[in-house]
Amino acid sequence: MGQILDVSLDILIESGYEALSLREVARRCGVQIGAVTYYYKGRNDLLQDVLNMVLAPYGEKFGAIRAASDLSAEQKLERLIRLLLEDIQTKKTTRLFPHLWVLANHDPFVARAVDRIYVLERLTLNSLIAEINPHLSHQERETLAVFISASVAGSTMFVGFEKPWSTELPLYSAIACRALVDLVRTIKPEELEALGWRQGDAKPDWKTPTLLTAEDFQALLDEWEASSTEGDERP
Amino acid sequence: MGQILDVSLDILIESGYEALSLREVARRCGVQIGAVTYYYKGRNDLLQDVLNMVLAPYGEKFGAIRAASDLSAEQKLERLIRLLLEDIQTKKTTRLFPHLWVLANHDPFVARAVDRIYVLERLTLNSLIAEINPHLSHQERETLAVFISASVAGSTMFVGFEKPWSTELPLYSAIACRALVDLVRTIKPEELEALGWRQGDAKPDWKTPTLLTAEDFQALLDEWEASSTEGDERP
Amino acid sequence: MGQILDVSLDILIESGYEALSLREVARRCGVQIGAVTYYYKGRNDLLQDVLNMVLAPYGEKFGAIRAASDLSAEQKLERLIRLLLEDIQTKKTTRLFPHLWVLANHDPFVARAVDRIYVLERLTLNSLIAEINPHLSHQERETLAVFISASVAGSTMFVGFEKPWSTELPLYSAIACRALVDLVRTIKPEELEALGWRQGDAKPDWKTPTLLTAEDFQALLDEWEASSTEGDERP
Amino acid sequence: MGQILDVSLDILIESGYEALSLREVARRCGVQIGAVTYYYKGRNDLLQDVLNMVLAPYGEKFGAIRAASDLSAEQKLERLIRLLLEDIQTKKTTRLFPHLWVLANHDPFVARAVDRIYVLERLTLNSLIAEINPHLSHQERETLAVFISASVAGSTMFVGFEKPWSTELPLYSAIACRALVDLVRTIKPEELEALGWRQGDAKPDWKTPTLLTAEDFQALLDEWEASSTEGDERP
DNA sequence: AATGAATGAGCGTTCATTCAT
DNA sequence: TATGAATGAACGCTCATTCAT
Repeated sequence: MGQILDVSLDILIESGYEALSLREVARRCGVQIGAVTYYYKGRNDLLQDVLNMVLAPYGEKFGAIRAASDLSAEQKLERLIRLLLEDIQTKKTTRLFPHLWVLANHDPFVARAVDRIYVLERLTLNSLIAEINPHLSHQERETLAVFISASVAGSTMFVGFEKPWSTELPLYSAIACRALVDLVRTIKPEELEALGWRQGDAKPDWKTPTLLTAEDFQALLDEWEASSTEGDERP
Repeated sequence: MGQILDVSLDILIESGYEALSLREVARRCGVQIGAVTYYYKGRNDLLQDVLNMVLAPYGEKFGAIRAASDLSAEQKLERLIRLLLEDIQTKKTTRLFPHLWVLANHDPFVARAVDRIYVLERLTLNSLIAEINPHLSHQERETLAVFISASVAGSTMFVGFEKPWSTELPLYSAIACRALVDLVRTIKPEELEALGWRQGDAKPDWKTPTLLTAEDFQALLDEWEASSTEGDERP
Repeated sequence: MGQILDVSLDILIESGYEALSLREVARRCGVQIGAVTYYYKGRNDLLQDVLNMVLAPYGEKFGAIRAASDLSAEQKLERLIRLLLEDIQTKKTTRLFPHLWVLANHDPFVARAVDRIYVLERLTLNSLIAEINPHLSHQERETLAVFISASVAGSTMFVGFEKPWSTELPLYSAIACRALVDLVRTIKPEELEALGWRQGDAKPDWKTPTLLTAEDFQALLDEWEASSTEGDERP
Repeated sequence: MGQILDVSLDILIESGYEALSLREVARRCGVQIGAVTYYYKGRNDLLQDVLNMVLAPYGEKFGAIRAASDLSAEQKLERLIRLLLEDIQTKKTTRLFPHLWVLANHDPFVARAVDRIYVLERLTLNSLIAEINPHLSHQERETLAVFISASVAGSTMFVGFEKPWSTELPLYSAIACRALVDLVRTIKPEELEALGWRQGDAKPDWKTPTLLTAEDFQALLDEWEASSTEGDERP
């Protein structure tokens, strides 16, 4: 039953991963434990399905941003940042993602599932960055994207749901946008050198670091480009 | 025994909070479980002491930065950011902090202990920001500090220990410094308005959001100012 | 389905009786568990059918030996012993029969099913013994037959499939034949007395010990004699 | 507690290995399950200790036979056979050993523990055989010993506790002794050739087949020889 | 200060069994 | 004939906790 996943997610959000047990799920669903194991043979199976359910929408969100063709790249970037910051204020995101970061440290499946989402996020950011600041190398764009991702993700603990700074979101996101959009727009490769980055390392054969297998990564990239082109064809 | 705390920390780092049990600690210490319960009546007691042990050094680190009087405020800021980014690359920090963020969602003690550290971090940042950009209001400086904290914290999941981007730290921290130091230096109150922040909210009676009690917060602040002045008096 | 029995037998052989569950059978058959319970309401039902399937051929084997009319009784006996020793070297027999001996200790159905086979084996042995050594009483012949049966059965644990002594089968069966055929040929009732057996106990009304009911035993005996006579009549 | 082992053995004997569960042991001991797991961390640990407890006495029994210096080798052999046949009539042996044979098929620990006993049994038999019939090669003596072991072990299913033939033990053991002692006394290497055993295979470098590691086997052998010599020194 | 013993609960997992479809 | 769903019990195991010594 779909109820199982909903209940499981609720447990994760409200009480954390430690509290997610097949028995607790059964209890809350009002069924016997056998009914839960019938659908999910173990706690891990359950977690994987919950994860898939919870992470799936993010891919679509990023696609929507990309498709918003009435906006400039800069506007899209700002919009994406604001959208992400709003998302981390939801209870679900505030509670769930830190869990995923922890689990990713010990469970390769979770690590890859989470990485997959961040790869998609960076693909989106990357395309915007390339448009805004065409002088940057692939490596520089990717690393900028990681920094943006990290800044947003890290905000979870400070402006997330019921966090002390959550009421300061307006000012906070103004600052974040100012910092990040400005960064993308104004940064020049030469500056990075001056700040301790050695130019020679920006090799053309540089590969995007990821936990995904080369095949999975390529598949994700292909899929993304396919839907991206599809969006570009409209005008 | 001090060994108990060391072992507990090791378990936390290597195997996660789920694996932290009194039995496991006893096992690794080579003592009976009764010996552990003698010192810590429960897992929570144990965690609190581990936390104290692990978070204590951070306060001192921030003090050291502040005391480095041969540097300009800007240099100090950059140095602090680089120092923090290096710290998140240690196994201990990469593994531990996400756990703390999770636990903070469900355990008020952890929440406050962690908040305490971030308050100290922001006090340090705040004093540097005030020096670099004196036009900012208290509220704006604090929120900037939160953004810097968040950016660094969020980096854990991407450039932390054994994370895919960890080898890209040089470029990454160059970008982070460029973004954050520049932000602090160049941001003007008017921009925040233009970016959607309503001027009227920067009230003079604005209070720093924190999970600490007013007393604890004030104590922390007093203590910090005392040691801060002490540092200033030297030259 | 016949597949169910084959799969069940395979589980018994490969993983033992403990591993034989309706679910495991269903799993390996690629059907739902309901499909298995439709045919066999429980593990015991299943076991009984498997037993029948597996024990049936033995009756026929014994018949074949009996019918080999070109051999002397002594040769037949040796041949039977060698045949049985070869059989215990098969994986099926090595793995299955010890299980049956165990189950026979707790399950009367298994006990009788197994006993039925050994009764047939002894009937065969008995007829050969009577021919080789006509001076023996019925009781003595039967007990000799049991000893032969036991010697062969006991060999399972030593020269059975993948047992340490399995490669020594040639020497081993030479010894077994030498011991058992010689025993049958040369033993004299008087010796048994001298060795501690009291003459008086060889009563004419002595009944073959068996787990079978009197009717079942008589039916088996009748059936055997029918086919035996049938075989004798041919020449 | 020792009670745990006694109760476990009782369960094994009365209800079989399947019925041996930590919970059942706890139930019969009148304690909580935690008390059982305190002493034995798992079902397997428990089984191993039970095995050790149950198999230990056999080594001593064989030593006693060897030490009975008032008997001739032939008498000792007969006495050993009778002793073993009496042992298989006990409930413990009748019920337990078939279990061990089964478990040995799937559990290497059990396989070795059981093999250890049979190695000791064969060492004892071997020394008697060597004395009775000095013309036999090492390999022939060993294989004879295996045959004797197998004959006795196989008797379990027929003359064991509550088995149909158990009341026939007097005649049965008379036959067994006649067969086995005579075999040992009268067999000649040439016969084995005639019966299909190729002389050339009795190589001087032939190694006793066993599941034990070479070290364990050697240790067992050394220990046995030490205690054997000790017995010989008396006269 | 630490041990050894035991309690009692919870967990994941597996299973036989039932039953409507 | 067979499936799909669910029950309810048992099992091995791990654990926090307690307590007398």
